[in-house]
Amino acid sequence: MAVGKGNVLELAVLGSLHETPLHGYELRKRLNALLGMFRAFSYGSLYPCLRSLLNDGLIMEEPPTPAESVTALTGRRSKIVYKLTAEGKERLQELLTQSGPSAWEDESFGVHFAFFRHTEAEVRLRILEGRRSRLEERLEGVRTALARTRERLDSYTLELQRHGLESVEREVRWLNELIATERSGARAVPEEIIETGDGIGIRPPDEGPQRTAE
Amino acid sequence: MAVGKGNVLELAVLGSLHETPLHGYELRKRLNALLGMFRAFSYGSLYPCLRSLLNDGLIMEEPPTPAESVTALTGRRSKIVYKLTAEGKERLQELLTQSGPSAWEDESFGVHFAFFRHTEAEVRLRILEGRRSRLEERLEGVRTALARTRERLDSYTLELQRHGLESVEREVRWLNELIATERSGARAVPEEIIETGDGIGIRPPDEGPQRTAE
DNA sequence: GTTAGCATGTAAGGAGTTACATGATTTT
DNA sequence: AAAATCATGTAACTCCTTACATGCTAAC
Repeated sequence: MAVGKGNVLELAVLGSLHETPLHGYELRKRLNALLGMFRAFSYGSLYPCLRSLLNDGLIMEEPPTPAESVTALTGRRSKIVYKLTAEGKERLQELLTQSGPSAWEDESFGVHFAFFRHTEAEVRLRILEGRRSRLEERLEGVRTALARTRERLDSYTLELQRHGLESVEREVRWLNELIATERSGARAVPEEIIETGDGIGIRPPDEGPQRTAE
Repeated sequence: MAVGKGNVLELAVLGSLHETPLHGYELRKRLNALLGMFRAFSYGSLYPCLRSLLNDGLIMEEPPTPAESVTALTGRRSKIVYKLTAEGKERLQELLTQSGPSAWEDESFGVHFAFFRHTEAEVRLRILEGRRSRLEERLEGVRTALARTRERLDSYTLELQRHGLESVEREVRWLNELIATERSGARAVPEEIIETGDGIGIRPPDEGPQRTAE
């Protein structure tokens, strides 16, 4: 398997292609628009990833539209549009069902969250809670380590600590809101499974997180 | 050179050892207390780094104290305390003088900031401003990409965007405050160079950033 | 007609992690 | 005397980046 199981890119690509077929160049722009605040992918990782997904039969080339075919007669076509195969849709579902550390660590959480629309309510909740515990552990660790520190710190170090703590605390509060919304939503409307025939058969109980507090 | 130039760990290790000699295990705990909100290092990267710094003559083993020597008679000593060499101090200064992308990218900014106490005022300012532009570019890129997006996004994606934008905007505001403080501080007391004889001879004009606004 | 941006790809390598292996020291 | 945690180290591997190489296509 050329693409390892922990691969964030794989999920990002499959998730994006599930929405609509795309070629590599545009796919990258999409991903960097979607996740640009958290991470950015380069072509050097994207194209090899597409290739290995193709080899594994998870994606396939979409035949060019008539308009594109005209230029295609010259020889090699300049755009290669990929779409998910049935296997790819299965694989995507599999990835979206995972709710371990691979879903809530820094590098992966954003990507998993970005495709929450296609994720089961139960899994969403586990991921959100997992991420929250992860961050709380981090707060705990740094706080106790800091408490054990004898020497007084310089003001730059203090400022860095303060800013770091504040950022993480903010994310925890954000997660708390999301979790509350998830739970109330899940209680109000029990999950309903719709057979759409496209391999992603679960419709979330509501349109997603409606922000309850500001 | 076993440790590449872009190595964040090298700076983190040299910076920590400049404060006080340490052995690997404790060094890691220190670093993870100092930077735990941003990143964490594992032993698998720390020990090889120490080894290569040792090979390069940037650090050296500190002879054990009499108390430690007692147990050392049994054979191999269980703690290896490292301290900076003269070359190591030079190298640290060199690293602290760099103010390119390698200082203000996500992975490295925190580490550089953590040792701002030992960094020249001018370099501090360039790093803070570089980071700010970096984040502003990111905001710009995501915002325009989002503006070009035709389809309406689901609420999870929107929420992710909102949270991401807010976090980055917060960091920009934080940087603005720090930059303002740096500038006023630098204006008030022109930099004074103190010969301390330990290789780090520059004392910042004040104790660092005194938070001016909340 | 030439610059800028679109589009695809590869080779080499960097910066780390995980998992393992081992033994010393302290606590209970 | 068992368990925890302190302490050091290595091999294999992952995931991604940088730098390069190439050609197409639209705009000015």
